[in-house]
Amino acid sequence: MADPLPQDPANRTRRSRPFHVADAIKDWVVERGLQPGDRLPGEAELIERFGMSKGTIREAMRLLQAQGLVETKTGPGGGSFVGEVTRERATALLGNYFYFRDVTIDDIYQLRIALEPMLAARLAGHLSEAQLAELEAIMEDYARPAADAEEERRQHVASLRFHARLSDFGDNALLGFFIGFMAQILTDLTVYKRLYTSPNHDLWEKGRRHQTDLIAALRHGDGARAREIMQSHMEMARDLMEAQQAEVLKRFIAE
Amino acid sequence: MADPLPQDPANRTRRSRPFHVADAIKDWVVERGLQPGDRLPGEAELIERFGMSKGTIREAMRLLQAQGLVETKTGPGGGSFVGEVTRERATALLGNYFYFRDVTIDDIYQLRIALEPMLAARLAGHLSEAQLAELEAIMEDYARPAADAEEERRQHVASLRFHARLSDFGDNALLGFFIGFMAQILTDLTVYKRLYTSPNHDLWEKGRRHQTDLIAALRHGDGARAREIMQSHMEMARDLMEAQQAEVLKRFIAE
DNA sequence: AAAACCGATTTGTCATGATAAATACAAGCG
DNA sequence: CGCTTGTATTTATCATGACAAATCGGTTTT
Repeated sequence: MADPLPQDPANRTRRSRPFHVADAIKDWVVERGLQPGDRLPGEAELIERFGMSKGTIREAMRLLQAQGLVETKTGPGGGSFVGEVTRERATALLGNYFYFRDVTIDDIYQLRIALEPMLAARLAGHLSEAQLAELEAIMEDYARPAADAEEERRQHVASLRFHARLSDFGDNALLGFFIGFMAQILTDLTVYKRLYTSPNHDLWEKGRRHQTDLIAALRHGDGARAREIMQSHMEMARDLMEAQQAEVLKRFIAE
Repeated sequence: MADPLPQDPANRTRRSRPFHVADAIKDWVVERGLQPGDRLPGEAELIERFGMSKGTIREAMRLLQAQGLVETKTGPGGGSFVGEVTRERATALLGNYFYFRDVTIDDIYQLRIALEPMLAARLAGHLSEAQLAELEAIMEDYARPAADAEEERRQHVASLRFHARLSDFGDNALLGFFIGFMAQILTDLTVYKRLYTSPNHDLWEKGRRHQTDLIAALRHGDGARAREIMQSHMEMARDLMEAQQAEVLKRFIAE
């Protein structure tokens, strides 16, 4: 009676049971080297293995689901499975962190200016023709100058997809994620305080030429030139955002 | 009785109820501009407001807890509260994403070499004497050369804390997080395949002089010099890690 | 042979109640 | 008077069990 749940003497049993179970399952996945798609024990089995109630086990699974580490399916052949954390989910979860913090457009561009040229230089000469074609296909979405502010916004999102896609092509997962994350913020959480009724034709043309030149440099394996072009492109983008008085919204990124 | 909860006809009720509730609470936080520490409705009230059972509501809260968006406390005055997502939690959640992906030491240093010198340059002349003193205090942990491999490892972790702390001092939250995240990976998930019985005395001295010189440059507001030093420091660190054949482990980052 | 149906299986939801933890506040003690 | 110590109360936490929804495989019907 004195000891309800001794377990470990020096243990911080502070964290509640669902957290404890979630950690145990995480460890289990690491130990056995489970891969995405692999089966996890079913609800009933976990209840027995941990000697806890259904509710507790289910709450533990929800904790893991929120992190994207497990997925569950109903029906025969259903159950819990190891889930690969998607880029989208990781982006949303990291976005939560910045929700209460102030991230400015300037903060983002400081990083983009440092990272994107580096990526471009590294990618030069290492892209397949299919990948280059995909980039060119994205550019079709803004092949014509925007007619109004709404279309300009749409084109801007498309051009961000250009950068997000480019970031996927590299072999540096860390760099790719960081760049993609910033593109996502700019796509989802940015609002322009000053909208021009007539979009800037010069800047559209200049930005587009940057990207065509960039693709050419990437195709010919000219890393130095790719870096140079991307640098100019980023600086121009920053100036444009500044002119439009773009701001980062306080919202959560949807998955 | 016939209609338990029609809600929206064209609604994607695919996602289960706890997810739905979690999203609703997120929206609620955004709409009302709630800040960390602010009260959320208690369990009982949520049960009534959403017309759902206790278990469903609790699972929803677990989803939010896993993201670090809410905290719950028992007792009088307890309940659910908006929680600030801590850097530690965001780091752990993002770490999950990279669990199944290959991140190499080289990937990390490519980024560190690009970002840390930039941070150093920006920080020059903008640090308080207290902040500079804190950095100097951290350096005390490796004021003497390591006697064995174990102590060298400990010193390495301490020197990473130097960089993590430095990243907090900037006003760019994005940059600060990225740098801190990489420091965390190097601290928690790195193992050295080749350990020298006698630690390299020259490198220890060189690294230490880098940091003292860096602090001097920061104090005197010499941004160009700070960048230069940090660049050398990072390149040296990369070479050292390479010589030790450091590798990133497949583990989850503990909170 | 295609479509509709059925039944087994597994998670998802609901309802209720007992238990444990944390706090506020008052009473007791030095 | 200040400090500790109970104790009541509020709240989340844990447990149990029944029922609903989804899904898959095989079977029957058309």
